[in-house]
Amino acid sequence: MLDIAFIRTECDQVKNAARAKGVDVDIDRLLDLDERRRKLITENSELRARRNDLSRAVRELRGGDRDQAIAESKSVGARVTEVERELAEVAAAFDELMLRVPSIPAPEVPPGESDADNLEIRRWSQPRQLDFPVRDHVDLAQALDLVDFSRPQAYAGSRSYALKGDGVLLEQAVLNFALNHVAAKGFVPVSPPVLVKEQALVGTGFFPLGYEDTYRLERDGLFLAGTSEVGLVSLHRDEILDEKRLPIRYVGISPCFRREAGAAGKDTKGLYRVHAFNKVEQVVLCRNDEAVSEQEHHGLLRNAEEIVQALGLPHRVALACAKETGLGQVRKHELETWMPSRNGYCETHSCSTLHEFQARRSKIRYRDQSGSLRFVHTLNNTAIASPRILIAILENYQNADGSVTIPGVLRPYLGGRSRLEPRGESGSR
RNA sequence: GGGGAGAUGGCCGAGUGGUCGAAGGCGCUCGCCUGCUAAGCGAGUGUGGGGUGUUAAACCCCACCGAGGGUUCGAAUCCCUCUCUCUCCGCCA
Repeated sequence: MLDIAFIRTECDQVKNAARAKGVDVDIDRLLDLDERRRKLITENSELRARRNDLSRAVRELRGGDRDQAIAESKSVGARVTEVERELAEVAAAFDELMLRVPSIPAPEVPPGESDADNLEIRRWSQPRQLDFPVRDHVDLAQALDLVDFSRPQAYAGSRSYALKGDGVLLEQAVLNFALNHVAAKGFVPVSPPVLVKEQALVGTGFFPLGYEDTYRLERDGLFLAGTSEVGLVSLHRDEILDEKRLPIRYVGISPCFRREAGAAGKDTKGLYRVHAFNKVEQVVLCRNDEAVSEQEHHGLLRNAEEIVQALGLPHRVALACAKETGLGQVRKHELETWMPSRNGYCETHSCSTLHEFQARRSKIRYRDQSGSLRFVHTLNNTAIASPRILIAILENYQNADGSVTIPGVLRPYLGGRSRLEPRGESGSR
């Protein structure tokens, strides 16, 4: 959410942002509603002031004067009711529209229509040249007995899977490794609620646009969050923080749930696009200072790169173009990891700066040195998301004999073993 | 799931129809006092919105005592609904 005063004075900037991001929002209508809204508020205040005066008079007057004051107050009261009903309508439309106004992209964000227009920033390492037929992660996982797809899909639907055996150990290993890596930098680990109220999803900017992509538990009026970011940011909703506490840096770990409503038929095979997964997520709340949040952004990005590099996975970092930059995002970098079977770099991490967007919606503020209240800036980035990252690990580390080498940093989590061996072959484990 | 209690400012806590944005205390800020600290004294200390001004400040008004609705000339105070918290019983992990 943006400041309505900003939208008023910089409406061209806002319109441009909406156009560049492909967001459908009628700014002129919003401004019109804003004007009507303020008019009604003013009228309402004046009427109430009058009524307050009359009430005071009623107390002091006697006889006919008193009756007259009561009569007038009654009619003013009736008018108040009328104005308030109208105001409620206008305000509801105004509020609804406000939730759809995008953040202004940072100046460096390139224009563009699709991820093909994202700007590659850097690459790390080279994909291995494999001198044997490349197997995809589904084959590898099945040969190594790490995943069962068919049975879970029968009783849990499409995009379901069950990790088993070393698959579970491998997942726990990457999650643990990433969690420890970020926690070691002072990020406070949090395992937040993933079953949340609508307000948490509105507050973090996922609603209203992401409604269709979110699981809803109708009986209980709750939703399953698609990321722990929802719970982490909401931890401070309605709070006035002490500036000395900033920046607040969290590393969350939680299951994540996504309906993938708009992705029917896309990436249906394997572990790439699933309805439920686990993610270690970094979230930062910092001072309302663009330079500070930019710095935090790059810190988050660096952490993610360190993790992927420690895992030895070739990857690149790209700056998302305007169209790929979400409603609330000011800038977004994607970290894309090499996946041999897809013959490309695929998104495994997403690093976002949101400035005040979430803080305004969630009312997270702090008092600055001059004593005035400011909204914090928020940022987030993946640390690791599984099982998607397992694709990259299995495929990049596969060997000609069907075994998979375990990245060095994960070995301590897997009993010191260096390889995952196909079942039944070369017995060591 | 059933019963009971409660929700007031940063915190504690008064307040049952008007003079209450709200007593008192604690905390915090500033000043005085003090060789330092403590104590003491004095002043200040919520948020949101609208308007005037014009962007620095200042001023005026409106709203907010869990949320929403109702009664009333007027509600923190009365009525209804909801939410949340605590607690006892049951159930489960």
